[in-house]
Amino acid sequence: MLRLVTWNVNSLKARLPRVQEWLTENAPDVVCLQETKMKDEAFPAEVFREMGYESAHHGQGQWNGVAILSKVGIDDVVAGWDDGGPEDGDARLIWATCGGVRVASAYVPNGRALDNDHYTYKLGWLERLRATLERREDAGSPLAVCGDYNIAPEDRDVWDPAHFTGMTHTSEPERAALRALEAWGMEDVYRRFHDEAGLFSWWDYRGGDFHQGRGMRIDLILATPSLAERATGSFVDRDARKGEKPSDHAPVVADFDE
DNA sequence: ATGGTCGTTGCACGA
Repeated sequence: MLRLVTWNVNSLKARLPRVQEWLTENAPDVVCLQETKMKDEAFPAEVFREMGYESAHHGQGQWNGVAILSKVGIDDVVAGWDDGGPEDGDARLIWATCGGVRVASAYVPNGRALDNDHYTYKLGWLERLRATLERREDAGSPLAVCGDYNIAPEDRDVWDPAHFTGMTHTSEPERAALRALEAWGMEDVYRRFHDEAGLFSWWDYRGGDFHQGRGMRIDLILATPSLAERATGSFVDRDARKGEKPSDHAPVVADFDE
């Protein structure tokens, strides 16, 4: 069994005790982290090494930052885009091959508001991801792009669709960008196992949203068919959103046959 | 009640 996880930790410095505890309890093989919010020099690679994980980090400082941890090897690491295009000023993407699976940890831009330049950046970023996949010559091989997509794929993925009218995360262009990844061949692995509405991975810290059930499912494990068909289960660990100093995101887990 | 809370940094801003 290969257990793959994506988790936006909202500062690895602030979250390290919770991350260590969770890794010990859940024993994932490959972990994609987002929003580490630290420079590479500050990344606690030695802490993870002592827990049995090799790691690769692409950080920038106070914002963004993505990492991959692996117990099953970590090869051919690529930080950021490798399409020969302009550099992304933000550290939002890292690739590695772990246990025979090409894995990406992605932190898709938030977008902020529909009339904000950051929203244009978000849509461009997603199109660049699609083009990167399109260019791959090994589309038939196992590949997963895991991360905080900052998009709720469908209305059933938000607590109240009407609340988000005119806002980011549910707008049609964002959802179309996600569907374009699926049109290339990616599958939202979690939805292979759960059809219900009201299943979320993120809850705002404000207003008691977690306890009120006001969340969104924006953290996704997208997999190519050859990987998705090996999936045996997927879940969100809501318990990780409880307790002392939680991230505002819960980890999303997917298990695969070897 | 036109807000709320975190995390960063540094007394504001991003999510």
